[in-house]
Amino acid sequence: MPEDRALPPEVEGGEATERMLQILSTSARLFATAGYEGTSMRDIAQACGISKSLLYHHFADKDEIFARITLGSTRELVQFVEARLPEGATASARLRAFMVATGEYFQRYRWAWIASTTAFWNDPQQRRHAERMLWRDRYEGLVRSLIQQAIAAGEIRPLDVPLAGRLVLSSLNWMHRWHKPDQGMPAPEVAAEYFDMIFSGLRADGQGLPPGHPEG
Amino acid sequence: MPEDRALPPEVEGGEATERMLQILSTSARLFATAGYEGTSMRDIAQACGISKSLLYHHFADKDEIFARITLGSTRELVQFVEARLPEGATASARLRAFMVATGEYFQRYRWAWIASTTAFWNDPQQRRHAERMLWRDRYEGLVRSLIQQAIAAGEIRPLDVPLAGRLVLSSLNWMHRWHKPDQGMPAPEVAAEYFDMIFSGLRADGQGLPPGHPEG
DNA sequence: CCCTTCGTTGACCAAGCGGTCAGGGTCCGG
DNA sequence: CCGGACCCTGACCGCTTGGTCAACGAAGGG
Repeated sequence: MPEDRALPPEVEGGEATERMLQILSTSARLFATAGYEGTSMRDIAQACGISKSLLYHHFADKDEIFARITLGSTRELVQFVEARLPEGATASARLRAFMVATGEYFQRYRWAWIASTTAFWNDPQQRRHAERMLWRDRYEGLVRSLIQQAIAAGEIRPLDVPLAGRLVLSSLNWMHRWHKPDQGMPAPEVAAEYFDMIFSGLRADGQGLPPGHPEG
Repeated sequence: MPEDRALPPEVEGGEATERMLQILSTSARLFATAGYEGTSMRDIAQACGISKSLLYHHFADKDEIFARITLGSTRELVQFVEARLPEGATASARLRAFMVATGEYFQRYRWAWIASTTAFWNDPQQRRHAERMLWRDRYEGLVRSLIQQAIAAGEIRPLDVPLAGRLVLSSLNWMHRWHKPDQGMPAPEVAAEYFDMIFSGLRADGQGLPPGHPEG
């Protein structure tokens, strides 16, 4: 399968054998398509072409596999996006870069992304997933701070910052429900279009769309 | 439980006894919180205070319960929203009404809504769910036609209509991941705020926000 | 009075689940 | 040649799953 290695480079603890990476990337695809409960350890083993016991040799249990994927993928997302924010640019240009980078990440690590965004948001205690929530919060905090900076700089009108942040994230998080990988507009372009729409608005009299189209 | 009767009035075929409604509304809550695979027939029976066998007396199998909820809820959504579009108004005012009505529907029939939007989008053959897809398409077609009308009327600038429609729907469909029923802004108000942001844009120089605030 | 209908139940089934375990290879350092 | 370390496997366990079935009790019409 071509897209089996659709996993971010780091997958937590650092050490990960080739076999473990294969298990993780295969599991990511299965979790993304059938959900956590809908994916059995037998499914994973069969898709990997190995015995079920081997899964338990490399991982403690089903939840550890899932947590490795979602935690690793969420942490990587934040670092991926943060590394792509142009430092000298305006706040709105950085917000645009935030959205485009998220689109790139979605395009590259599709299955892990879907598994992560599909995973339960409001978790039962589970210390394993608490760390993922922290990275999610940091990600959401980042988009809010960019909006706040843009307001302070007079680039964005004063408004409900958390709600505006949710609008931005909603557009990106919902992409996996309709976007096909090798069909239509590439995800980063979709993200850029979304930015233009959200930033400039749909309204006709809003004098065009100045901020995008440097095509970053 | 107070919110158990959180089901749209019609649930398909028309005839539905009180017990069937109880089963459907209870199942909707369980499906919404634990997912389809994560909800067992025993869970449903116990939550209803009845025996598992009785479920099979009223419904053929698990999938029929699920399909009744998601199909009924999706069909009701479309009819609910269509009934709330002001006929004489401008296209953008109708788009705003579309979003606010969706927020109202989400607020009223929370569990059925979540179960429906969480359900698989791209279905394996399953004729049972094909009808739901039709209503979903009609719903998405409605928002696209409103945007198209607004463009034709010069209220919205020319742009990628399907993408703009997806932006609108993304904001609404993602609400259930963060919105708490009795906490913060009511869902219809959130939808109205979203409309203002999307229609007028976040940009500071876009001369304020004329279209909302008749608070329809 | 009986007979049918209908809501209801507990016992039961095969299959699948997550997880365990004893052990078989294979390679490498001593 | 031995002994550990590491991958890897098939058989197995207790439990839960979706679904079936025979039967029971109350209601209601003839």
